[in-house]
Amino acid sequence: METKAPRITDVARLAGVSTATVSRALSKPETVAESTRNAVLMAAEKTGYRVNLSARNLRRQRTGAIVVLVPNLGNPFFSEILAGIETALSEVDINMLVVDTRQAHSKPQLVLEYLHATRADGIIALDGSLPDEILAVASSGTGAPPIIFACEWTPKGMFSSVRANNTCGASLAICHLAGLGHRQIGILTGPDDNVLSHTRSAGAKREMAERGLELDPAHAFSGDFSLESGARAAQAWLELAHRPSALFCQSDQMAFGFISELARNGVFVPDDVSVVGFDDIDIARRFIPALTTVRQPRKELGLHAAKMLINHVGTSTSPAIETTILEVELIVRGSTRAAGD
Amino acid sequence: METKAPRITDVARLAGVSTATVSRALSKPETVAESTRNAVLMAAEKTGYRVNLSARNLRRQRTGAIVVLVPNLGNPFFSEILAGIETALSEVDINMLVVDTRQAHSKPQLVLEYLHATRADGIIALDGSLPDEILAVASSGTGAPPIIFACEWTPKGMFSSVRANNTCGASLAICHLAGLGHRQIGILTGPDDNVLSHTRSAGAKREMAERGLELDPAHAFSGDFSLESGARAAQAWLELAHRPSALFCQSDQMAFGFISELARNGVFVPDDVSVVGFDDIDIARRFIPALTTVRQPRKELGLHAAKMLINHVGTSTSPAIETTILEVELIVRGSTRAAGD
DNA sequence: AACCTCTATGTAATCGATTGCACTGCAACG
DNA sequence: CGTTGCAGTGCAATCGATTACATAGAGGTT
Repeated sequence: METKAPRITDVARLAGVSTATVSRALSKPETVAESTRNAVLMAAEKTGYRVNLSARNLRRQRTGAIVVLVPNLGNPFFSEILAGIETALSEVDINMLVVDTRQAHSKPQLVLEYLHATRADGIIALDGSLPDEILAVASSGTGAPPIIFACEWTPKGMFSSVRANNTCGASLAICHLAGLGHRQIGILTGPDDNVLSHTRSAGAKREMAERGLELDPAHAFSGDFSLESGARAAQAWLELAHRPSALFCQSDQMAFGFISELARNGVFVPDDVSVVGFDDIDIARRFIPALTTVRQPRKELGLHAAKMLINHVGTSTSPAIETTILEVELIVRGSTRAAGD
Repeated sequence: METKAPRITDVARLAGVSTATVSRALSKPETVAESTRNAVLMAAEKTGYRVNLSARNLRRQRTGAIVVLVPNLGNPFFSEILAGIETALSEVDINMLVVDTRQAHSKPQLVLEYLHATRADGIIALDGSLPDEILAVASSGTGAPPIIFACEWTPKGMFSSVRANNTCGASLAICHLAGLGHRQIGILTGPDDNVLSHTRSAGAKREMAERGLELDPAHAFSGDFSLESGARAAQAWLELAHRPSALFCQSDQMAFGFISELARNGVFVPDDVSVVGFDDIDIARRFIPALTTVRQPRKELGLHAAKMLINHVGTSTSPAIETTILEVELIVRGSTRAAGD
């Protein structure tokens, strides 16, 4: 029953031409005569021919796939980025391999597997905190496929990247709060070793400094971008003798955790505290209160990264390092209000 | 500078053996003498050899990858399932290709590309509403790789699947509300053509019937699992002359949209209405109010589907159709309370 | 008519690893 | 001592498509 999949020779025989012609008719149609081309297409149709990608890739010395390194697949923040990447890739017939890097630090070997040209034609890393040994291989240029960082990046600046304007986003958040009259503004940061944390903190502090505000060390909370770390910050916040009137959370998820935990303890946003988030994930506009936040163009980040990578893959010479920064936007909603009643 | 990637012959030469031996030493270590094996391993190490997957796959007649068809990558509900799949696959060295099927209905050709053995060794479909022409190809058994539905499934029952006990979940939701004294219970369903919608509706209705409750057609709202469709349902709900005191939402996202839009109009959950969701996505426990919902074991769904698929891939004979149903759990939180004050 | 150009096609090498089959040599057995 | 068995290894075919190079033939030029 199970008949063998048709090969290119089957099509060639049926069309009465050589395999070379079939191959050309399918991948470089303009190089064969129209009549021949039609015959080939009909034969391909009739046999139900599909090119064997392993064979093609072997011959063409490529894999037809790029891998995306995701820090945590369970985090909804990344899904839109993936969607953007997928959109760009599907146009050029490249597959998207998704790999979760949660284990990268404990088992770098596992991720290293992907850093070889035999695995993927390119890499998009959404994770800026890859272990050094992985980065070393990636930048060595020996057999490692081109790599582009999206969203996060490495401080060393050895790789191309696409990012949102995090500094500006942090400024916008502080501007907004300061504009509402808040003078005691707290910050809830991401992981200490994360480049986004640093950039956003620096942006926020600079903006505060320019306005003559100061960040009280007691008002700097440290989280890890997750819901629960936001809730933990809320507990710390509740214990403060002297509470700030506003908080800049470096991710929406932390903002939700924070607001939620406060509410559980009878403290409400925005009446008692104003909160600004970062990312503008889908639920932000439907949270209660709707979250004022800095929107990152997530889909565009993915699209752009994929397009850059596609260009890199095309050129054999290792291309210059380029950095693209996409603009962010402050979305004012219900979680912030004027200070002091 | 750019030296060629080492091939198996390079390793063979360095180790002083044939390529056959190298190949065996690496993939079936027990078949070569220990001394030879060590020599090969050292040579492989020294040359930095990586097997060329295209070549291996061509020869072995497989692709080393499975594709996951996701209805909507932007929806956070799917991310944990993907994480589960990835976990299972990484153990057996199979890659995960992720494809968004949002365009499947307009361009089935695009998805059909993946339904050939040359693309993937197997398929996990998270989308139960694939176009018929795709299902036809998938079930034809001719050259199409094995396919397993996870979470959603096709009513025709021609494919293996892993699902949550949706009927039971709906029952639990209704039980809970009825137990709190609610007699007028509304339902917000998913898309009309979706198997989850039907199953959950049927389960809910059966449970209501057993308790002598009836579903007023005016209290049946129809959505599409998204936040915004929940908000639209809220608007419809607000216009009702006679409002039910509780609502069973077939997804958490819809519940959030519903609750949020009500709040915007001065109607509050759970004081004015009780709401039960379905899925228990991460944010559910941090929403305000925290959402009472039916938990689906999302990660396990993914894990299980991947394991089933791995088994199917192993056996050449097309295996029997099997259905695994994972149990759900009602998580009672703050969005429900006793009826009538 | 001789020569050149250019298009369309075919021939066959090639990509790199796997594996069926054949072979070698050593150990065990009668 | 002659067989037999078996573990270990090598030889070479094979997976299926691509493409450099060769070639045939049409059409144009002098």
